Parts: sequence; structure tokens; C-alpha cells
Amino acid sequence: MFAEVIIDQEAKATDRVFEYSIPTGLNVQEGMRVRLPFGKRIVQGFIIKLKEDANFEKDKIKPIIATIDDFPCIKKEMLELMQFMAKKNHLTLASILRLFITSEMREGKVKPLYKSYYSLAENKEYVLTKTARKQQEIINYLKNRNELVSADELVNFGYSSLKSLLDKGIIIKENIKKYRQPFTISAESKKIVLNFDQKNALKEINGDETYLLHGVTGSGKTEVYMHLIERVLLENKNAIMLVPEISLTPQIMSNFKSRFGNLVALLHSGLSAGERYDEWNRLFDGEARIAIGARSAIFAPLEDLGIIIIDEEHEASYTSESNPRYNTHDIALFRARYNKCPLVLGSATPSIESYEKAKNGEYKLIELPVRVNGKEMPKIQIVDMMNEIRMGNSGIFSSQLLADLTSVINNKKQAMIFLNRRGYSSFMRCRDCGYIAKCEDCDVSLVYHKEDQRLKCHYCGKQFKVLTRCPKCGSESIKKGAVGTQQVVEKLKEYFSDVKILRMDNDTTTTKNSHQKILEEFKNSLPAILVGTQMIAKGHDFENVVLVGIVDADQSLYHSDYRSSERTFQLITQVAGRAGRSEYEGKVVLQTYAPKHYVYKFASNYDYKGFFRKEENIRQTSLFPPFTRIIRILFSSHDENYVRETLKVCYNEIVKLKENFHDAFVYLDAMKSPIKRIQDKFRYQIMMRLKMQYADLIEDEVFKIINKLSKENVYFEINPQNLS
DNA sequence: AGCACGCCGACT
DNA sequence: GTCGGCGTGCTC
Repeated sequence: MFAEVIIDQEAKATDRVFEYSIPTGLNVQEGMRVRLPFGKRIVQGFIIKLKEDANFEKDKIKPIIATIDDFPCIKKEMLELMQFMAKKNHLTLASILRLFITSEMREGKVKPLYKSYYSLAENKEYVLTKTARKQQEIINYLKNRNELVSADELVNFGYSSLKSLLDKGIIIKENIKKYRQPFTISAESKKIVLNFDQKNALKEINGDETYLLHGVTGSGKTEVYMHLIERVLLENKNAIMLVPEISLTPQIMSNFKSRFGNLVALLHSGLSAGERYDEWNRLFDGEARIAIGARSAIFAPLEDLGIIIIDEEHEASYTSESNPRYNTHDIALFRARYNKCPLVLGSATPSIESYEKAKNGEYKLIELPVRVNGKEMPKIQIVDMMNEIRMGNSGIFSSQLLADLTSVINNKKQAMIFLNRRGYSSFMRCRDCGYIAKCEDCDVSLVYHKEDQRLKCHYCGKQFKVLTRCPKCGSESIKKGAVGTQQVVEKLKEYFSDVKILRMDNDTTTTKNSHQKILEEFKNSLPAILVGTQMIAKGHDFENVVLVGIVDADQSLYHSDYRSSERTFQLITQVAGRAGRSEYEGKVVLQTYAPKHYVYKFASNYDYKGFFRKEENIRQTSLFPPFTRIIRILFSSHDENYVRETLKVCYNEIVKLKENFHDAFVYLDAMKSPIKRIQDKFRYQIMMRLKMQYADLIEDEVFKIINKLSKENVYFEINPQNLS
């Protein structure tokens, strides 16, 4: 007997199948972890296949030394999933297998909770030979930085030079552990009687299809999930439920814990390696039967799945943007089909892609059109900021918002001010007529790049001069549109000097505790105003919040992204849900420079279907997904020449492909990435848009082309969420 | 990734 | 000559 083995090591050179013989008497199964002789070393690997005969020269095949566990830690389903992902996502096999197990079970360098840092040894006398130029460079680099420098930053100096310095004791390596706090749960279970629509949803979700559960905010989707899971448990099957990381609030988790007790295993980023390992094991052993967690929980080691639920299915975080890159929906679909169980996608604002599939009959649409408490959604008032300017108010706040804020404060209530600030870049807007600079070819907003004073399109790479005068009305008052949270807080303090004003964004929530602390402080202050970004939009129920102000709604609208309208609609709907969660009637003030934009019209009426029809139409005419498929191939490496060369080789082949299938391509080009360099790695990309009827075919062909290239520096993405 | 091999410049 | 640095190639 022979075994095909994947070495648990992240490197392009070792990412292939190696064959080993199996010593008699050793009990091995597919999916087992094993110890292997590999070159001069002993490494860990995974058996992915057992077979009678080997392809490699028999006298060079070595025997497996031993098994690590006495059971296969990777189950058959996951081995098939590995092949599926390798085929679809251009990933190394080892990197896929690592997704299926916990860090405790891995070997090699990648241990997420530890990071290696280097620094100069103190008072260490040393003499270097003149030839050791690389080593001198490292020392100079460390001297300049005069702090701990991470291993990632030093890799381009070369492994052997680093090692020599370490051996001589001139530099020191430290592993720093990030400690994380597990949260505590308060258990109080209350069982809720379902309304007609909820019962209907339960009845409908009974086959092995994909169901799109479109339920308005507060329609009781979570209760439907709980009932579905209950049913699955009664059938003696298991369940996976995915939630976006930001909505994994203690409230949600304690809800499920108190309902299902120890049958729930929680997998989220806040767990320590040990805790994660424990939860993983409870699932693996069948002690826990419900896996709840963020994106990566889709790999939960459960067999006999009875249901997979993806809550807030439209969330961008379901697409992994760092390696390994994968799309959670694809994987969920694979596992649901494998287990012949339903896949439920839930959202108040489904992604256009998903709703389109529901429309085509690929997904089954189920609706929860009314709120459980029977209350109306808060009124959304659109305020025209162009009008404010005309009336001499060029500040951040409209007179309407200021008046409403004043009344909130006089009544000792609370308000939230929401800033829709995404990403690193901004667009250009005419202050007089509201004109936004757009790409001639792609109909998406151009992004202002400060370093080279250009406007760029993130889809086709076309560049334009920075505007000095508006092409529409001739005005010269052109501004970059971007207001920061800090600025908003300062202004608010001018108006309301004695009111508690808190700020929550990436800058103020560096640690987990600070997050909680700000929310706690806000909760206990009356009156108070909380200013923040997306972070404040999710899952927190503050009963005293009666007003939500959206300061510059347009900021996400004019992002260079075909999904920007969709995202803006989703965001407004979500933020609006923060106002008036209790008995007080809530209100939303939405400030915009484009009050006539269809997104605001539909969002202020909570008209998802109307929005969908309009957006669908636009995507169809401008040839964006779901009516085309975008493929982006990202090349990234420390060596710029190398990146350019690989890109060129790849691009030329795709151009040949385009000659053969001319009708398939809407667009094809190679360019620098919008962010040219990240962590000292140069980034270039090939972008293409394919007509749907050719998409699968061309994708396969493109895949064949890039498969010839190294997997280390090449990243393959389909309909990417973010083009940085 | 990690290890050996072999080339090449610098120095006893 | 010989020693150490550093690029290259291989691991079933």
C-alpha cells in the first residue's frame, strides 16, 4: 500500500503530492495526520489518498514513520472540499487543509497567535566580515527602526543572512503572543411564538435547495433560525450557522447558548488558541452539534449536516480577502449539496447577486415582510445639502439635523451620528452642482490619488487629471469629499459643549475592551451622542436612541465600486434600524448632496424590491455582475521586476485567449493595483469582465494559464469585494 | 520551509 | 589554499 501525502508546509515548492509507502502493521486512513521523513528532516503531513501502486521510483519511496492521531482528523467530505477549492480558487493544498484544523494541530511557521519579531541584542560586541553585506544591511535596518521588527518585514533580506545573525547572537528573535479575552454569557432563555410568516418559512425550508430568506429588519429571522436548528437536532443531524464577525455580539451568542446549551460551539476570532481547539474538538467528537461563528466556521468538522445558515448573507466579510482567498457562499453550497441539506441565506437587504438568483429560480425566495413587534420602521428624512450650501450653511450639519439633535438633548435622550467612511481614498465633487467625476468607460466614480495627483478608475485603471473646474457647470469650487469622525466630534462639541459625546471608529477601538467600554459609557449617559463608522451600525440595541444622523451618505455611494449603490442601500437600512428600538418613535436624518439619487429614494421608503429592479437594470446595461463575471488576478512580490514579468507572461496568454473568444470579453487589461505597494510588496493586476454565457469556459482557460505560474505570488479572485 | 551543495571573493 | 556568504535546487 502507498499513500499520497501533502506536506504541512507553506511553500510553492513543496505544495504537491508526495508518495510514501506504508509499513505493515501501521493502521492508516485517508485524512490522517502522519509523521514523515522528508529530505533530512521529519515533518508533518496529511494522507489524502491511499492506493495500491505508486508512480514515483520505487527505490526512492520512503515509509511513513507514524500516525499522529488514531483517527482521520480530516474527514472525507473535507478532502473532497479541498480538491474543489484547489480547483476553484488557485490555492495551495496545504493552505486549504490548514483551514480545516486548528492552529494547535498545525506544523510550521504560521501560527496566528504568535508572531516573530527581531531586534538587536543589547551590548553585544560583534565583528562582521566585509563580505557579509546582507547582514550589515539587516543590522542597519534594525538600528534605524530601533524597535521590534516583524519577520515579514525582514524576509526580503534573505533567510540565510537572518539565520547567521541569530546564530551569532547579534540579533534576538521573540515570539509575541496576543492574549485574548473570552467573553462570558448570561443565560436567560425565552421561547417565542412564531407569527404566520415565520411559520410559513419553516414549512418552506424543507428540501435540499438554497433558500433566500428576505426578512425586513426586526422580522424575527433569528427565531426562524433557532426553530430550523431545533428541527435538525431532532432529526439527529447537525447545523452550521454563520454570522458576520461584527455581529457576533455577546447578546446573539448568549441567545443561542441559553437555547441550546452545550450543543453550541462558538468559533470566533476572540477565542484563544486553546479555547478554539476545545470548541473544534467538541464539534469533531459530536459533543457539540451546532457550530456558530464567522466566515471560517463554514469549515467546522461536523458530519451529517442538516442545515447551513448564512445570516446577513450580503456582508462583504464572507469573501476572504487575505490568503487563502475563498468565497463562503461557494463552500456552503458545496457542503450543503454534499450533505443534501438546505442552505439558508438570510438578509434584510440581500445582495443583488443572490436576489437575482432567487428571481431566476436558482434560489427559493422566502419573505418575512412584517416586523415582529408590529412597529413601523423609523422615518427617514432626506436633507439636501446642496440646498444648505445655497442657504449659506457650508458646515457639516444641516439645520434640520441640528434642530433634531437639540430636541434630543433637551429631552435627555440619545443620538447616533453615522459616518459612512470607507477605505483610504475619496472622490471629487463639485460644490455647486454636485457633479461627481466618473470613469468614461465604467460608470463608476473615480478615486483621487494624492501621491500622484490623479483621478483613477479602480476597474479599468484609466487615469484622469485632477479636476480644477466642473465640466458640467463650470464652477471652480471642486472639493475632495471626505469628513472624518474626529472632525464631526469637534464640531458637535462646539454646539453642545456640556453633552457627552463619544467617538467609535478604528482609531478609538484598538483593543477589544475599548470597544465595550465606549458602548457601556454611551449606554449609561443621558443625554449623549455617539459618533462612529460602520462599527456602530450593527447589533447594539440602545433603547434611548431616538435619532440617527447620517452625515455624508454619499461617501460610500461614490466609491469606485460597482456595488457602491447596493452597499449604500444596505448601510442606510441597517443604520436606520438603530433608531427607535424601543417604545419611543425614532427618526433618521440623512444628509446628501444628491437627494434625487435612486438609492435614497428607495432606501427612505424601505423599498428593497424597487431598489433591486433599478439596480438590476443598471448592472445589466453597464455590464457588471451578476450579468458579467469579473476576474482579477493579483500578482504581488517584493521583487517588482519579477511581478511585472509574470504579469506580462500571463497577460499575453490571456490576450491570445481573447483572440479566440472575442465575444466573451467585455473588458481586459493589465495594470498596477490601486494600492501599488502593501507591506513592501509590489502589486500588479489583470482585470477582466466576461459575459456570463462564456464565463465558466474562460475561467477554466484562465485557470490553466495561471496554474503554470507559482501559487505563491498569484491570487485569483472572482467578483472581488474590494479592489485595493 | 529547511538543508546541502557549490561558486566566489577575501584573507591567513 | 581555506573560510564564510549567499544563490540554487531538492525533498516521495
